Amino acid sequence: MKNEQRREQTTRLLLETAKALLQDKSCHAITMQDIMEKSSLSKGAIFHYVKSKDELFAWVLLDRLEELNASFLKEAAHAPASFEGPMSAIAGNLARLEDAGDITNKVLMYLLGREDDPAVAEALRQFYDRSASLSGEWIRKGQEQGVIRASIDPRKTADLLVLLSLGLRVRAGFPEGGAAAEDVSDFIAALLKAK
Amino acid sequence: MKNEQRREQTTRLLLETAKALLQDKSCHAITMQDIMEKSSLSKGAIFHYVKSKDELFAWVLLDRLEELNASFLKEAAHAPASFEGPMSAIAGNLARLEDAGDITNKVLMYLLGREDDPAVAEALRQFYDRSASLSGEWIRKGQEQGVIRASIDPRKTADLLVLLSLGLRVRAGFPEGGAAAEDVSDFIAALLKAK
Amino acid sequence: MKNEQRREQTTRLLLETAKALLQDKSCHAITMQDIMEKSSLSKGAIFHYVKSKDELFAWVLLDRLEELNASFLKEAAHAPASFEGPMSAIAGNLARLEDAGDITNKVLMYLLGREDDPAVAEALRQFYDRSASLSGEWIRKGQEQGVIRASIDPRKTADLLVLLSLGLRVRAGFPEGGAAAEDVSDFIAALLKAK
Amino acid sequence: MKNEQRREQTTRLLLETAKALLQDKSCHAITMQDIMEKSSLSKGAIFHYVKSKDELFAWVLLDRLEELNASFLKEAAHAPASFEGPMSAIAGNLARLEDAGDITNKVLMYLLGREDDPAVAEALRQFYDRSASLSGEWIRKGQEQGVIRASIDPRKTADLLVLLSLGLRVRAGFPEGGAAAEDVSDFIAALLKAK
DNA sequence: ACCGCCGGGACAGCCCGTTAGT
DNA sequence: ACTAACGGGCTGTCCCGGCGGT
Repeated sequence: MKNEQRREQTTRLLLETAKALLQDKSCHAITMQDIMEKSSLSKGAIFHYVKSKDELFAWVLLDRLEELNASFLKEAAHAPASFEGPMSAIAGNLARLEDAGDITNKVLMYLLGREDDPAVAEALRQFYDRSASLSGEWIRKGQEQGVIRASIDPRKTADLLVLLSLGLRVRAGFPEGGAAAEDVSDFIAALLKAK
Repeated sequence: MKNEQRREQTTRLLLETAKALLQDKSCHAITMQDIMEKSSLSKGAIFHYVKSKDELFAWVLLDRLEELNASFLKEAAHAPASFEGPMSAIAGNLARLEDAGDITNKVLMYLLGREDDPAVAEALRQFYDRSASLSGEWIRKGQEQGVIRASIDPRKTADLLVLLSLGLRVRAGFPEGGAAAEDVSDFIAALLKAK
Repeated sequence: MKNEQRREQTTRLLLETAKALLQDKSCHAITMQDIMEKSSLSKGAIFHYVKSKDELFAWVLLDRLEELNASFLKEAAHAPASFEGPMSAIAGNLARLEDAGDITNKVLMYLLGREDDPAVAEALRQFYDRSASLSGEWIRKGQEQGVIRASIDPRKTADLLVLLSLGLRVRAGFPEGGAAAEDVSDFIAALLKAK
Repeated sequence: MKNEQRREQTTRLLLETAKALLQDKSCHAITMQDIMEKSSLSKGAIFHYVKSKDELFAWVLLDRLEELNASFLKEAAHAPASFEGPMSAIAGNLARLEDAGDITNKVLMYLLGREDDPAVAEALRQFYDRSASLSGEWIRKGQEQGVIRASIDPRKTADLLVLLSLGLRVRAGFPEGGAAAEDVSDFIAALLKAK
């Protein structure tokens, strides 16, 4: 019992340390040394939990995804049955996607260059799948409430949405990237709006 | 005079070496050692031309972009004034974007995680701008020929296209990523088609 | 009572695991991880029985020595009173000494580089003493039967024999080591043969 | 010119550092850190010259062999044509073989456990070959001078001598190993002595 | 008594980039 | 223009100690 607690606690500590460090450093700039110091854990201890630094970052990615999922579920629970409900949620998320400083983006960009590591590839796959199913969920809900056009295929449109969000995330990293997300947001609205 | 030639030649050699290595290795897996051996250049010589390994990869990215540009111009030159002309070109390109093995994708993914390096950031900016202006060009041409709806804003739509292509490139890296590019291609066709 | 059995059993398991691993890996290449996996024992469990990895290897060495001893005793028991009896036994053993893959050799070479560890030193001492007394036994037996020259000093000659066998073991490890063991075997025969 | 000098100098420095450290530490106890500190060279610099720590030790082994070779040649040059000349040289060497503290022995024992590394294997092979040809040389010289029995095969006997010396070296490492080398020395004398 | 998991820290070697030299 | 010496940061592996549970 005690062991399990300890494990959970250390795991948490590691995750939080990584997140904290990501606030003011890029993935590459973060070294094991940093993690060791910030977490007061030894290298051996850290590698006991995680197979590589990349895996730790993968943890962060997946953790953020769960957070996103949770926030969606909460919003969905007491969202009014108006188009603006989901739409504003989408808009809010898109805005967040544009934030280059957002650690999810940082980590995602970092991991994209590391797909050769199977563990990373697996994490990315999960990330994609989860995002897609989340979008699909969203759309289906909108259709049930009649605020999203019934004629569109939820599956395909979800893919499209994820594609766009990936694009936005990537572009966010670019120094002075293109038009604002609002245009995209408008475009999506036009695409989805019932009637 | 001779020197300039030699410079040009070595530069070329370096670029081709990098491309060749990228055919069967990921960016991270490629080491200076590899480059040195393949090019028969010493470390000093390489760093005489390039400030860092990343800069070499940035060269590759930009070089590929020029290739793409050239191929577009050529196609555009003797494309018949039908919608299928540009559209099939787009489709072809999209298909290529989906190829995870494509070295442009490899390099892009790698560099995305390295935006903190200013040189990399600059290269990425150029890549984005060039892609966007290319897409804009395309659309405007289509509108002139009357095969693309005149009512859309070329600028905004180009941004959207680039966004989608970025998304596709990213997704290409994912092990078992979503729907095929054809759906996206269809979607774009629907978006652009005149009448 | 049950405990003793279990202890014995686990001890055995550990020993056999080490031997098995030694069949296709060098001592250095064998890691605790390997031992853990192969034996399905946890690290703690292993270190409960053995103070270090080296000690485990020392076990193997001593175990092999006992096997050798046993086989000698058995052969000696019903060997005919001819010179060829002991001599062919010697020849057989020498041949075995030359087998670089023989795990006794592997382990011995490994431990030789680890003499600074007292436990290792002790094991090596035991190995040497046992070998020497074994050889002495052999010679004395031969002298009793009149097949080995009586004039030689059993003690000194035993030392010489062990020296030679050590040399053979060492040389076995060398990629393309010198003459065959037969010459040595002949030489020993000439040295020992009565009359 | 300057570079070659530097290379030579650093190489030398590395070798001497290793030897010095070997005076009071075992091979395993010597760490890269030690070498770095003692030589005031950085890790990178060291690995520029040597592929691994083991290779450095291999250098030491081969260097000692050359020293031995040189001392043999010198002795041989103005040795009187008496049996005692070569024999006392042999005796001297055998005594040295018995010195467990002798760094050649230390290194040899260490490397024996590392034969899986090809570079080490190569060094050991060289060591063996050189020793054998040296012994052969010795014997042939003795035969020419008529102080060593002409009937023995120089090649085979050299092998035997090397075998014995290897045995002695190994036994030297053992805490309280067998009889003194003198017996062996006597034995060899009896074996070789003309008439 | 036996076993297992958390944790520690030393270590080797890799790798990029810089600088002195040709 | 090109070479080779050199610097040193960094990762991940590995052996092992020690506490907690069974």
